[in-house]
Amino acid sequence: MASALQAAPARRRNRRGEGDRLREEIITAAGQMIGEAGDDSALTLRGVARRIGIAAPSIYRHFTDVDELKMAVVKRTFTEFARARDAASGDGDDPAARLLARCRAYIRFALANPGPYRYLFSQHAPTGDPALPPPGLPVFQALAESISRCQQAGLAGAGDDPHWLAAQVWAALHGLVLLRLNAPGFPWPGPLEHMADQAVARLVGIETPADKHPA
Amino acid sequence: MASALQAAPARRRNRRGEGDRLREEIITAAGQMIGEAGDDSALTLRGVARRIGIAAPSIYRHFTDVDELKMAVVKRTFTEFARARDAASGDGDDPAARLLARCRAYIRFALANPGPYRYLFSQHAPTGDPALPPPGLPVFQALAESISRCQQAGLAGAGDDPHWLAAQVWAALHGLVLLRLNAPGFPWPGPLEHMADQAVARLVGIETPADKHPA
DNA sequence: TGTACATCAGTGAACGCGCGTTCACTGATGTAC
DNA sequence: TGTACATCAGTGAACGCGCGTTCACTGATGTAC
Repeated sequence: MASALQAAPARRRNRRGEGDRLREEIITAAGQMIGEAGDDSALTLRGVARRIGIAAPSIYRHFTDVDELKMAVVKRTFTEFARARDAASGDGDDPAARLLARCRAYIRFALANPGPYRYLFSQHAPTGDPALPPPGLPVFQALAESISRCQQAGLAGAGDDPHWLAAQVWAALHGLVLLRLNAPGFPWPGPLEHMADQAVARLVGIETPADKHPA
Repeated sequence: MASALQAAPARRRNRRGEGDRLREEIITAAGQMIGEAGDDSALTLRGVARRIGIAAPSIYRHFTDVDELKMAVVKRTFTEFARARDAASGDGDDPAARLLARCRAYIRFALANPGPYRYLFSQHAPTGDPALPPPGLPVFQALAESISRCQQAGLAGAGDDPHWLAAQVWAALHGLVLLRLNAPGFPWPGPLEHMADQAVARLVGIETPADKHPA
């Protein structure tokens, strides 16, 4: 609170034609605030302005209102999230290993960015046009494809619809991560990564060493 | 919004010694508001007062501040939630059927009370004393016992710690429910109840007819 | 090369709003005598 | 049975606050001539 008051004082106005730099700064600051609070309840235009050392009305040059700013944050976070998952998917030959790597990357991103993650899939994240594809679709599609490749390689039960399984896996990961984030003091019986590995393996029907946990 | 303005006008003050009635009314109204909004962002003392037709300062006779009111709402909702689950657990002989019934009751409550449910396990639900047992403990314990009975009856794999499995099942149910609530427009590949049945069966290692889904 | 000017980036003051909370109070109701 | 009084349940007006947003503005910077 007090720290928010001593905002960056030394600001030099951007040159002509470079006004979009401030736009990026605003999105970054808003993302940080959502990240620190865990949701958008603490995100205010005045707070964002304070943090980056500008006057509050300056934001209106770049966003028509506070919701447009929130949407920009969500869009950027989804992009970063997708990049993190794709990077971790790797390029090995074993489809099952790649699926597990994807799932671990999902969890790692969520734990490393709890505020943004929570916000992405909350009821508050502005979706823009409701006719557009929902924001979780990339997560879902990539999972389904990864699962499908496991089935084709004979590493997973072939009797199930990959989309059905993708929804199961997504829900399990989401639930595991959210419960951990929201109830860190709970006596969880094991490490999150380990439980996630097991959940994915059992839901999809992969047999892995990770399916056994230390008694 | 407009409807909140025409709050109940005909109120007769409670008799001496019956002041606690207003307390219950306040909790009920606050619960409704959390339920309608899906979280506590719309819960204000003035809004509660408006809704039940009293003056805002009257609330201070019953709660020291807004957080104490939120805690009262959470406490009551948890009580109702536990009652709904226990009632649905039934008294059949088949431990696997009872486990599934419990899980279905969990999901039914969440879908029927999306606002309160979301709030119960959100990061915002006030926990009171952090040294107290966390609020999700009853859910967890009851699940673990139900799973343990399945194992004893030979209906589930006996190699796993029941608490470990309880955490898996809880997370899966939580994830399934939350994704549905927060992304109702998503093209889910199947009905929620069906997916939940399958997830529980696979995670715990029960074989049921529900584990097959219509291709 | 100089200079007038349009444009761009950002500001400071002010608005009305709903909020949590405080304060001194009102008036009905039960009870002691 | 009556009555004074303490208590209880609830009120109305006011406070200071931070918010989103508006408005008219300032002053630097690039550009046309």
